[in-house]
Amino acid sequence: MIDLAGRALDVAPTLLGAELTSRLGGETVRVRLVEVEAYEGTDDPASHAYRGRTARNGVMFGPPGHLYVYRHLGLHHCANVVVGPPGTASAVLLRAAEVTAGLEVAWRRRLASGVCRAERDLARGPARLAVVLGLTREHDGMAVGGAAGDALVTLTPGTAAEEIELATGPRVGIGGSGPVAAAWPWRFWIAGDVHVSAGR
DNA sequence: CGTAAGATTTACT
DNA sequence: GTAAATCTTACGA
Repeated sequence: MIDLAGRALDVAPTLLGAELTSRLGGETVRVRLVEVEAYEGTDDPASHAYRGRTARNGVMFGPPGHLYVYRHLGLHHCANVVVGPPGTASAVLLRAAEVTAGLEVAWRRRLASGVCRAERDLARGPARLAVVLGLTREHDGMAVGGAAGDALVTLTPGTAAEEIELATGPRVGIGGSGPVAAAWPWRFWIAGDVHVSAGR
């Protein structure tokens, strides 16, 4: 079981290589996470929670292990997993993944609301990943389960034998949040993996 | 109540 | 490479 109670900076790297399974809509899609970003809530100028609790980000102020899904530019959804002690409003943004099961479902969902050419682009980018998993704002606050149980969304560790080469760098798309926060290397990905997003 | 800006993606020049 | 799409949230008056 993955421990989500720690700080976002500590939890984020442990999510790389982990498998996220969605049974939303009665169809199963499983992905292997290859890229995430840490958001340290109220202490992080780039976080949605930086200016305190609001109607949109309320979920982040609750207990860890829940989804925070928000709409961006009216067109896209991005999904986070809430982590850390309750009240810290920490979360990990899921930025990219490799689809390992439910490929057919993933393709249908991507083609229904956009264009997708290569298989490696199926879940390459936070909004694309949300589409593949079937996540929308309706699922904001939904609980994330472990391997056991009947949760609609579950998170399980990757294979122990798997060797992951970790890479870190500045987060993407938060340039307007201030030069300091933009420079913090709070983005984590699996080095060399083709499913990692290009960034900016 | 009005306005500005956003943790992005896609299409076009 | 640059720009447009599109709407919700947040903040100022």
